[in-house]
Amino acid sequence: MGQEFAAETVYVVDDDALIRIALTRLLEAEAYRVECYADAESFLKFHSAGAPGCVILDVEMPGMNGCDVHQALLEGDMKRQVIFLTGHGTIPLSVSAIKSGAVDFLTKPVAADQLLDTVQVALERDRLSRKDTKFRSSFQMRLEKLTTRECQVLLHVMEGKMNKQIAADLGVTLKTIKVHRGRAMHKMQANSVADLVRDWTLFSAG
Amino acid sequence: MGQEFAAETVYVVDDDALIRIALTRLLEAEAYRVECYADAESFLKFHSAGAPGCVILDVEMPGMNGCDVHQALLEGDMKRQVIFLTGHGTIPLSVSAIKSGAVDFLTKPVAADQLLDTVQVALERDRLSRKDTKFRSSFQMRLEKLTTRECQVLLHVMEGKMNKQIAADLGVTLKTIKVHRGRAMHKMQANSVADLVRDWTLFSAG
DNA sequence: AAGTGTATTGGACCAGGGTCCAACCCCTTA
DNA sequence: TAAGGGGTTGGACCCTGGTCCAATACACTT
Repeated sequence: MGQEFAAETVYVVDDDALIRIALTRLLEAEAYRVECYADAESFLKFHSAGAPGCVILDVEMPGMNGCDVHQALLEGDMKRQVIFLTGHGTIPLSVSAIKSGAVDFLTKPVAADQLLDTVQVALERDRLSRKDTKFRSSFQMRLEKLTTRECQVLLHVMEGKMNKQIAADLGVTLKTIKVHRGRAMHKMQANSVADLVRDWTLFSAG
Repeated sequence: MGQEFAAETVYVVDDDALIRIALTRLLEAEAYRVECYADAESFLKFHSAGAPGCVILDVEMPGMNGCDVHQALLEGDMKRQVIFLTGHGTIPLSVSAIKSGAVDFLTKPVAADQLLDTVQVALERDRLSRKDTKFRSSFQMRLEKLTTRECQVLLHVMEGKMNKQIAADLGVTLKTIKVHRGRAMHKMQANSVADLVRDWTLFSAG
């Protein structure tokens, strides 16, 4: 089996074969890997959700339309960056799409340059999103290894409290806090309070 | 002079007097404070940019149009939340507006409920934005009080380095670092490394 | 030339943090 | 009942951090 080395794929979902062919030519000329689907259902079913890339989505299609697909993608684990392409869109539809996180909402006929620019933006957002997801799940996994007590202690550490204060708040002795704190920091793979607070803050804020 | 106690104001900018009257009635019935302007220029000139609230902006107006106003507002210090209201908008226009941070892009005629909901969202976003701006400028002011050396030291503290390492990196003695670090923490009004890292991270990430 | 602010260094002292040792209690599971 | 894990405690030791004291050197301004 051929192995694709993190090649970024542009998925094209459109019921119009001419559009699929035109987009494929345009995108492959730019050295993108292209994968076409003629309807929403088979795209959702067969495309590899975890692969890096983005999707160009027609709005008007028989069966599921583009907006339905977007909603379905949003409910999944991996965020798939979406570019809408439509012949008969409306303003409320486009506004709703962008508010839901679509990269752009383009109207046919679309200029080649504009489409390619948008694809670049989408792929860049996909990279950032992937990085963020990776950090987030990594942090979550470390967090879940903590016992209740260790988590309580770290929450106090996050607030800048001293071991003495934490001990008083939790009603245990100083030595106990030191042990929990040490074990918790180790589990979180944090070499310093700064590391812990930075990661925790980014995790909570994002 | 009457003092308005942080009353939230809904600014209405539309060249159609009938629309201004209708919106004023609708919004005042919900106990909002309303301020009307017949053209973009006088709105930008005379409305109090720092006051809490949001603006309902007509797109098609003689002189500056609504999108121009949005751009002008974005370049100012205070972010003013914008709701677009248009009779003849286009999809690219609406997409560009939302991508630039507009709360919504509504089309005339608009349902009263929808408008009021949108105003609520805009005011909530205004509150959050104000809170963020306040935090950000406060942090910036504290940051600017630091000397070059103190800032260098804090950057190393942010990375979780020990005083010993910082001293080696900067080519000075341990004692010197301790002095700078203490003074810098005091200037930043940070009672602990946790406070410092949390604020600094939020400042950088936002 | 005097004054101010910044950067630097020294010593000394105390408080706090981290980690090694070992031990006990309680609860759940095998 | 026995084993294991989590929570707890104690002591000892060393490193680190924070702050008090005081002092020197340099650059810029008045």
